[in-house]
Amino acid sequence: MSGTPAEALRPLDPDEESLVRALGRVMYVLPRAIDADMAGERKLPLTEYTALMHLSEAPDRRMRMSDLATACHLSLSGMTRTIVRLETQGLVKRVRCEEDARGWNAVLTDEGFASLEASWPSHLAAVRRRFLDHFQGMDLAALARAFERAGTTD
Amino acid sequence: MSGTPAEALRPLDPDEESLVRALGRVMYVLPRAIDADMAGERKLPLTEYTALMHLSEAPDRRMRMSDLATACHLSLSGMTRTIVRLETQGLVKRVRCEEDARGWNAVLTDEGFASLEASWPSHLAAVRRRFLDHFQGMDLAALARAFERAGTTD
DNA sequence: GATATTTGCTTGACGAAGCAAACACTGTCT
DNA sequence: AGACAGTGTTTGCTTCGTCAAGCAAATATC
Repeated sequence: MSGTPAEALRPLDPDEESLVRALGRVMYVLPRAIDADMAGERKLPLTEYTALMHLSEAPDRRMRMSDLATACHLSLSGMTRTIVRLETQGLVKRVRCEEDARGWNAVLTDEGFASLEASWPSHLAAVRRRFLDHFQGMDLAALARAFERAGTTD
Repeated sequence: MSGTPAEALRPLDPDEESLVRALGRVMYVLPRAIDADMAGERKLPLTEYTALMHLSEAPDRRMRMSDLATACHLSLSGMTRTIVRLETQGLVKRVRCEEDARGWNAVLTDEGFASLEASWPSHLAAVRRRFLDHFQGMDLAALARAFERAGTTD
């Protein structure tokens, strides 16, 4: 922290305090729980599922490594490692980028698409039961906007 | 997943979808951001900060390893390693449990308490700016209850 | 056109966390 | 007392992620 303005240091009131204490559940237990629920024959870890999901939605089912890394909230090296794992399973392949030969595109293979299709039901169920179901009746759109900004300082 | 009832498979409506997509920011970027903000001369990583915090609030500033692990959302082995790290810095010490010699208590040292006091301003500021500030005007108590249940299936 | 810098990605070294097996005591049953 | 099931914690190993350094192609500068 460079400057810590006085305002930032106002102590937490009770509701803020409860929220901050509960935050650990979302940051640490939720991802593990979702991941654990995605069991099955050929289990896709959450990180890999997310990568495949983004690829499946991209035009031509391909994305530049750096864009994919951003979408997956991973560092570039973390993304490389994930794609390597997926590549050895045949779920993704890498092809040089036409416009810029420094770049690579990760491309979803048919097999990758099939894995994704096989995984989404358990992923959807996990996300509903372990996350969404607990927010029933709340303003999800507003919540989404807040989540979207979490981690930033705007 | 053992059973995936049809209800759980209802596809996400747009608001649910936005929320789920934004969830990655809370699960992955928020913790790193908070951690990064807690810079300083003798920086405490978020995990270690959390452990010290729980100890400081416990009667006699001590807790059993397993209770501390639960409070910190860590596995038992993860907790052991965290305490070892803190112990080598002199911030915590381990003493055998009186009532049950199988058990150990992690005890906060004065130095540990001092470290915690030195760290909390930047921790508080980080939590406010990167998290709480984005939830202004929302029902924080309700949110806290929802967060508290995240990862569970009740 | 040759050299310097930047950009995109990969690799090496390493830390943090998990699981499962080992270990250390407790308490019970005979 | 002695074996043994049960509990609390640690250890060995693996996996995943980061950072820092490196390589190769692209872009800028002379």
